Amino acid sequence: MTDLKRVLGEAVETAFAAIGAPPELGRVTPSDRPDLADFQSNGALAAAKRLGKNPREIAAAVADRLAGDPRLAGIEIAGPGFINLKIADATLADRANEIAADLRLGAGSVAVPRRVIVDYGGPNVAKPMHVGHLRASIIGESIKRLYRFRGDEVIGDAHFGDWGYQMGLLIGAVMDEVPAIRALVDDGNASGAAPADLSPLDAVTLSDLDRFYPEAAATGKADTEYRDRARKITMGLQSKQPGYYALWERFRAVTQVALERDFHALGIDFDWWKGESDVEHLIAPMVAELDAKGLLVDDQGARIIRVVQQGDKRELPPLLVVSSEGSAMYGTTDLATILDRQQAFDPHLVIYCVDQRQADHFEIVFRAAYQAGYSQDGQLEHIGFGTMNGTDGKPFKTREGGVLKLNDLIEMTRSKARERLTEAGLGENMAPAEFEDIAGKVAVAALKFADLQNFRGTSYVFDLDRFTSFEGKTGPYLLYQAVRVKSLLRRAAAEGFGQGVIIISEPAERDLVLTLDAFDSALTEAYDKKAPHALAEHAYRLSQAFSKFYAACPMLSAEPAIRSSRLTLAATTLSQLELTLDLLGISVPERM
RNA sequence: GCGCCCUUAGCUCAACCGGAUAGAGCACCCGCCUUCUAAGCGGGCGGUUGCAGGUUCGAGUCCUGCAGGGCGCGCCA
Repeated sequence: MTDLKRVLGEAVETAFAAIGAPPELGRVTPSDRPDLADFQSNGALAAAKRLGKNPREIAAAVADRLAGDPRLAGIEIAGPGFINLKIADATLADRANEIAADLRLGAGSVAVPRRVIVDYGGPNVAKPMHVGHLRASIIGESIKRLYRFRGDEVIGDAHFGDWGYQMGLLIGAVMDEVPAIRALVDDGNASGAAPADLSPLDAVTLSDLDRFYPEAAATGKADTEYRDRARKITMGLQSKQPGYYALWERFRAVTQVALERDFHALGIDFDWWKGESDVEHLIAPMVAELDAKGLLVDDQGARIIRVVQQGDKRELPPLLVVSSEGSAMYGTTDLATILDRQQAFDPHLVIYCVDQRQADHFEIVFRAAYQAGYSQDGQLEHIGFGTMNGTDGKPFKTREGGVLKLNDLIEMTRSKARERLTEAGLGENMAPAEFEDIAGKVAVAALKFADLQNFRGTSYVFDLDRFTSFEGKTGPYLLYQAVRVKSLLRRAAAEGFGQGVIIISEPAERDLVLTLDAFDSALTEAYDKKAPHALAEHAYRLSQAFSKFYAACPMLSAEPAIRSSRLTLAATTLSQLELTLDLLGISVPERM
C-alpha cells in the first residue's frame, strides 16, 4: 500500500542511479504546475551541479529510462530541467480502488513502532482552565491521535500542576479566609493525624479558589513575609503534614469536576491523569542519587544542577532542584516525572506539548535528565506553540481585561454555533438533544480547526465570527462537506444504488483521486514535524476537491457504471475526511 | 544587556531537504439553484515575500547587518 508519490519516486530514483546520479535526488513531489503534470522531480538540477553536467541532458537521460513505464502517461522536460510526470488514468484508478478497499484509507504506518508519551493539557489544580490551556489541549490531543494511528504505542498524560508554591499560597489564603478551616488544618498538623471531621472543607469551591489565587499571588510578590509563609506551607504540604494535605485533597476534588467537564466538551481524554504529586515519593531518593552522582551543587542556599554546555550562545540558568526553603521546584518534579515515566513505560520519546515560552525551562530539565542518565539524548522533545491573541494582536483577554475561562470560551462558541444554525434555518424539525449535539460539534470543529490550520509555532488571532462561519476555510465548512456526502449516500442507499469499481473520466475525478492519494504524505509530514496543520490542510483540500467533483459530476442521475464508481469515490472521500478530522479531534454529525 | 521566535495580497494564514507563473480563505466585482444540502461551484481583482547586502545557474526559504513586533532570562508554573 504505497502512495503514487513514493511509487514514482522509486522509479525516478532507480533511473537516477542508472545514469550514475545520486538516487536520493530523484525525489518526486506533487506538481507545482497542475496544468502541466501530476508530479515532478527537480533532481536533475541538483544532480547537474554535483556531476558538472547540463541539467537538461540529465533530465533527458532520466526520461529515457522512464520511457515505456506503463504507469506514466507522460514524461516531459520543462524549463531548466524539471521532469514532469503525468500518471496514467488506469494507474490512478487502480490506486483509487486500492484506497477505497483499504481500512486505513491509503495511510501507511511507521516501520518500527515506538513507545511515546504525549504530555499535554497541563491543567492546574485549584485553578479553572483558561484559554491558555486550549492550544495545549487541542494540539496535544491531535498529536496523540496521529502517533497512535501511525502505529506507535502512545500514552497521553495530563500532567497536573498540583504540587508547587501556588498550593502553599492557596492553602494560606483559604486559612486566612475561613477560620474553621484554619482550625482544622492547624489541628491536623499538630496532632500528626488526618482530621476526623472534614466537613468544614465543603465550603471550599473552585470559584473561591479562583478568586483567592490572583490576590495571594500578588501579595506574595510584594510581601516577603507572606511569601515566606507560603513557601513554608508548600514545604509542609510536600512533607505531607496532615492538615495541609487534607485541604489540598479538597482542592484536587473540586478541580476534578471542572476539568472533566471542559475536557469532555472538547473531546479530549487522557490515558494517565498524573500530577506532580504522583512523583512526590521519588523526589527524596532522586535528590540523594543526584547528589551521589556528584551533579548537585550548593549555591545561594539552594541545590542546583549546572547545565551549561560547550558551544552555548549564552549561559542557561541552572536547574533548581531544592530551593533554599528545602522544597521541590517545578523543574524538580519534571525531572522526577521523567524518572517515573522511564520506570513505568520506558518511552522512546516524550513529547511535551507546552507553550513556547517554556522552551528554556525544558532545555534545562532535559539536559539535567540526560546528565543524570534518566533519558537518552533526543528522547525528550518540547513541542512549543504560540499564543492565542485577541484581534488587537495581544494575548486573548476578556472585555474586562481578565483571563477568559475555558468553559466560558466553549459556551461562547456553542452559543454562536446555535445562532449560525438557526440563521441557516436548521434545527427547526430537530429534537432539542440532536440540535445541541450538532451545535456542540460545530463549536468544537470551529475552535479546533481554527487552531490546527495554523502551524503550531506561530501565534494566531482569535476571531469567533470568522471561526464559526460556515463559509470558507473553517471547521463548520468541513462538517458541512462531510454531512453533504452522508446525505447523498443515504439517498443513494434509499434508491437501492450500489457502489462499484472506480473508473476515471472527468478532470474533477482525477483531482479528487490525486488528493485522496496525498493523504499519506500529509500524515507523514504532520508526524515528522509534530505539526497537525498538515492534516488540517489535507482535510480542507480534500473537501474542496470533493466539492468540485460534486458540482461537476452528478451521481444519482448518472448511468449505472459511472454512478456506482462515483458513489464509491464519494464514500471513500467521506471515510478519509472523517478519519482526518478524527485525527484532528473533530467529529462529524450525521446531518446538519 | 543577552538569547529565541516572528514580519508574505487590504485582513487571517499556507508554501514538501533552495527550483517553473509565491498559493488559500475573508473582503470586493461578475456568472451559476425546475436536477444529489448554493453553508456550494466557476471566473475576476489583489504581492518589490519588512529593508539592505551576500552565497547560488536559481532565494519567501541559506548567511550577515538593520528596522519593527512578540517572548524568555534561578528559588512562580
